[in-house]
Amino acid sequence: MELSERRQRILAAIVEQFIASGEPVGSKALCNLFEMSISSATIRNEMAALAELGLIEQPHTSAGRIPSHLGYRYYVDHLMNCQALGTKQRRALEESMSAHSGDPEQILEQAGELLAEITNCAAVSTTPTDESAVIRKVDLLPMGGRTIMLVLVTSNGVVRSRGCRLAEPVTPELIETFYAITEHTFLGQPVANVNLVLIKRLTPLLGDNAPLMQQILIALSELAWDAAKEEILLEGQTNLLHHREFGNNAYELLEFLGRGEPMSQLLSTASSPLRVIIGRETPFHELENSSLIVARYTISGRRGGVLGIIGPTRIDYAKLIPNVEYLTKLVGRLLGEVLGEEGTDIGPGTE
Amino acid sequence: MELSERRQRILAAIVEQFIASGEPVGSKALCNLFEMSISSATIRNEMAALAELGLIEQPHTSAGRIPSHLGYRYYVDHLMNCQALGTKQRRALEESMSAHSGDPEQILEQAGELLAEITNCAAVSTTPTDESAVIRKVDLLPMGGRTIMLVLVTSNGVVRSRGCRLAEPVTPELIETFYAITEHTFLGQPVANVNLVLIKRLTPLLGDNAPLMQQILIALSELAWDAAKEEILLEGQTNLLHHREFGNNAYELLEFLGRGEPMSQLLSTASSPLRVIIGRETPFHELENSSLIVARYTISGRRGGVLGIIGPTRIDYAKLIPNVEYLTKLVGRLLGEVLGEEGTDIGPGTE
DNA sequence: GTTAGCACTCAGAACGTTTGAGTGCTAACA
DNA sequence: TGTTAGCACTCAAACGTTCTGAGTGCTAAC
Repeated sequence: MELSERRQRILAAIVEQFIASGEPVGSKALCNLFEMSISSATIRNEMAALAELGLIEQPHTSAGRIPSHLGYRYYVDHLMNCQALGTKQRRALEESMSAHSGDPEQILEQAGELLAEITNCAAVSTTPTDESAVIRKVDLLPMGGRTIMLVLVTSNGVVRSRGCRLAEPVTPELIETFYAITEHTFLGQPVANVNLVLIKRLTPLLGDNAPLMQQILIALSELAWDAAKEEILLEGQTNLLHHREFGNNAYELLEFLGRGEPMSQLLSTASSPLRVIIGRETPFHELENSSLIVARYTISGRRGGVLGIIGPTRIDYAKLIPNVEYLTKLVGRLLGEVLGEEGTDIGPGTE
Repeated sequence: MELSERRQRILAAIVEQFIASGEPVGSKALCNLFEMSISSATIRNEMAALAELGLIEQPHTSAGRIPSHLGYRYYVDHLMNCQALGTKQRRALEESMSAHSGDPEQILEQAGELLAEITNCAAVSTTPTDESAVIRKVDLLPMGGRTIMLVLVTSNGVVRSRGCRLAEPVTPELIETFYAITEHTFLGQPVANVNLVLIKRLTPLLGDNAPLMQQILIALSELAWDAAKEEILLEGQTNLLHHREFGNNAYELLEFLGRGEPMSQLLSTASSPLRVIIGRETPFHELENSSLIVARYTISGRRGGVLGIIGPTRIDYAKLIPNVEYLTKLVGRLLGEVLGEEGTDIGPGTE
């Protein structure tokens, strides 16, 4: 869609005014903004044209105009003046993230909280899901009686555990056998490979304790599945209640976010470094009035997860995009520091 | 406070009617309820007396009455007809909890979700904090380069991990020394004991690698602190948006719940098996219009955490209390199964 | 292509009226 | 002394009316 220079200026002004004030923007207000270089009548003509193109809308006859989803899209793609963060702001973000616990999920949580606070939106992030992640460690801890605890650690820093009540008491031999199997079957194995098929194949090797051992291995495979699964972290959902555009429908949105799977689906499509999704561009009607700004972080050059924000369509894209962008890079760096730099040892990443 | 039989019946009727309808209850409505055994004028007289005692209130002159916090309290303490769950309902709860992952936190999460769904309130729970919990296992995993990962497992099923970038590359000797120290100093030690004081005392024993080892041990102590710390899990917060009494102040409440510490403080006082906290009975003005029903679960006779719900003061106490009560017992039992029954081996719990 | 002017529209505020549920009080009654 | 019918009173909420002003679209002149 080609727009004349003047129409672009008018559209940009409408979007920016509306983002700043939340009120529909009238021709007179724009006229003042352009310092009388054109009259309000001319602007009205141009606005009629923009409305024709579907870039702006009128809530009702006697109101000003507001950007449509298409209008926002055009603004984000062509008009927005999006400047990189200043050193001061970058420092501030680094500062806020410097005191982290070292736990990958906690780092993501912290970044989400920070992002939510800065943007006054909800923050969303996903744990790293890297198909090349392998099992680093498996522990079996007898907890007394017939219960054990399994702990699984992956090479990308995911730790999962579960207790498990067995049919019979645990014996030292059982544990020994388990560690033997683990040693030459599971360690170094891609997490996603530890599934029931693999377990089944081991059955002939289990000997005396087969049924009991099988129970444990099934539990382990469930644990591996859990570890491979992407997890969605949400922070600052309550911020969304501030935005009057959600009004009393905030429940629907929050409930949608809490559901997880659709979000997961949506975020998985964010392959490019940064993605802006506006309103109806998603198939989910719950997000009709929302925008997402999400970016994918990489850990030592390898695919990580995503980090971003969800807010009303009326958010300050130009200001928030650089924040999401930088914080995502920062998170990737921190996770790299915490999880080691195997990626660089192995060679350049696949992407 | 002594109330005549009749006043008790009237108060109970007001509370129950109001809980059911959400509308102030008038004398005429009550009159119908009592099937004309007394007239509305008499009821008005009695209501005036109850209002005098502070048990009911009038939103405005020409409205019916609603229970005050004191009124709810009196109802919960003396009038409520709270029946234990039927076998069918108990089965349903057991059913819903039967497919659990075995991870203590996930079990609590699941119970919270269930409770939130049943009650249409927010559910809150805390991880078990048992001072007698000891360290069961510590793992140090080199992650390549100068980074390591520490994993800590406690006897009450809490698992915490963190990555850590060291000043120098890790050597096999370092790891060996670490495990030696762990073996005779940390394992079996109460989690709360692993603090900087203990670390300091170890310094002379560290030999060559003292500075590096110290860095690791400090990280470990932070991890232990994290593991000992009670964690608050919230589920179904969005349910609170359904209750019109919160209206547009839901934000304040949700924000308060998200803050954590005050809740932690409040819940820690719930020592008795079941506690009902109504409106202004807490010091927190954010909870002014909310009620809590919380119960403490025990794991194999030992102190666990709490599980309960948060809703408006206008909730169906008689119906929800048995649910919270039973689900709490169920969670305690499940955690006992998953974490082993050491408690019974050691002897009867301290409480 | 631009602009001034003007009639028109319509949401939202302001104001008054009506309605009805519910009360408190009083006086009569059991 | 406790209970009841009757009645005047109150007041939130619903409804209707009017007013206001921001903003528009259209037209005719520049």
